[in-house]
Amino acid sequence: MPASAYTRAKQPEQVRRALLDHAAAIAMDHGVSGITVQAVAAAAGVTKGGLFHHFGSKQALIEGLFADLLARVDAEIDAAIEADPKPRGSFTRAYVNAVFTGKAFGFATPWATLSMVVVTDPSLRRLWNDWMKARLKRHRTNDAAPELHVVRLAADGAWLSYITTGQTRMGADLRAVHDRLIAQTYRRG
Amino acid sequence: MPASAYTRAKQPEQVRRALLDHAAAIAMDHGVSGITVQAVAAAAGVTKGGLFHHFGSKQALIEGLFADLLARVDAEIDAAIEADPKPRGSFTRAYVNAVFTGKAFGFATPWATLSMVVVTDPSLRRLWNDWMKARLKRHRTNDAAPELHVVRLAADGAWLSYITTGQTRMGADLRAVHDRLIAQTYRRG
DNA sequence: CTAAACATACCTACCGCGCGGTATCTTTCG
DNA sequence: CGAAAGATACCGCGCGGTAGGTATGTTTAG
Repeated sequence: MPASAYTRAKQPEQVRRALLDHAAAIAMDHGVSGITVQAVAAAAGVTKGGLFHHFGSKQALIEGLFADLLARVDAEIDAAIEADPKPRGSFTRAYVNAVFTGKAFGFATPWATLSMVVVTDPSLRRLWNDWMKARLKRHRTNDAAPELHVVRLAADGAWLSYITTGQTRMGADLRAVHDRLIAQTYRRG
Repeated sequence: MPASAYTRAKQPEQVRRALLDHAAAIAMDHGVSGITVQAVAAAAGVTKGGLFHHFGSKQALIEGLFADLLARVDAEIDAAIEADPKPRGSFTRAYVNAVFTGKAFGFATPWATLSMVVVTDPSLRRLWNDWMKARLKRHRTNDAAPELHVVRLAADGAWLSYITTGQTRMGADLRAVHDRLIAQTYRRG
């Protein structure tokens, strides 16, 4: 509630975080279309004016949300690659794992539903594509093989399937697909 | 323009078709969000009232649009299966081809952009999922193998990738993926 | 055969609402 | 005292949807 609380201690960083987090929560509960400026501000205990102080437009809010998500994915994937003994296909494996069981992205995380907007929103698509492009360039020595490309595409397809079926838990079949894809990153051809 | 033409010959079927077709065209030009009741009605040379006569709600219009699309895909896939000499994986091949080069669905068709809404809209997701489920049940003897499942997922991923990159033509890499996936339906394992 | 009776197809005009966004004021922090 | 942080009030717009009217078709009773 936007109580008449001018008295509250001013912690802009926390408010910004709260806005982002609650926006994500709303997207998870009421769908992506539920992300309205009013609702987000209210959920974060701030008025619309306050929100617009941090994000100049709704678009900026959404982009901030997505950038935040991308940063987490980035860190997660970096860590996974570093822990992987086999260099070949390490990025692809990290990516597949991130999609299936990742904390940032994976199924059964609120973010999975959220990242649906990336399909819709053009500017978000750009962010995502740029990220992927940069990643591929960075790992071109280990993950440029076409069979690995197919594996990544299949992971995307699984993600899409999971989202569209609206499941809340990962079924046995999806787990099987996961294992199969990981295995496929080890054998070439 | 909705000229004051009460006098026009009444051809409900044609009007219905026009509404559907123009809705698709609008989605292709101005994005899915461009599908507004006003715009569609105007483009079809009909007023909003006229549109609401044929479709009880905007939702009904969208669903009609999608059902129409599904019907075409259905026919296309049936034809492809019938023409396929090898029974094993025939549905998967037909599906992959439909996604990549199909007239109803494929890249470079207006419909590709349109079908983006299936990701967003819950009721449309149901229609799609039911269709796929029925298809899988129907071809379970020939297309139930997990490796074929992965192939279909990869096709979905390629579709998603194509959509999100917003390309207008199919690149050489996508063609390579296409060939690879088709080839993969022939060898088991 | 015809005209009443009904149904279908479509139009004009209107509405409420919720949205994103702005302008301006107050409070607190450095 | 600024300037940043946040509150309050307000606005215009475009959207989906409704109400009620008017033509055109189709059926049926006499």
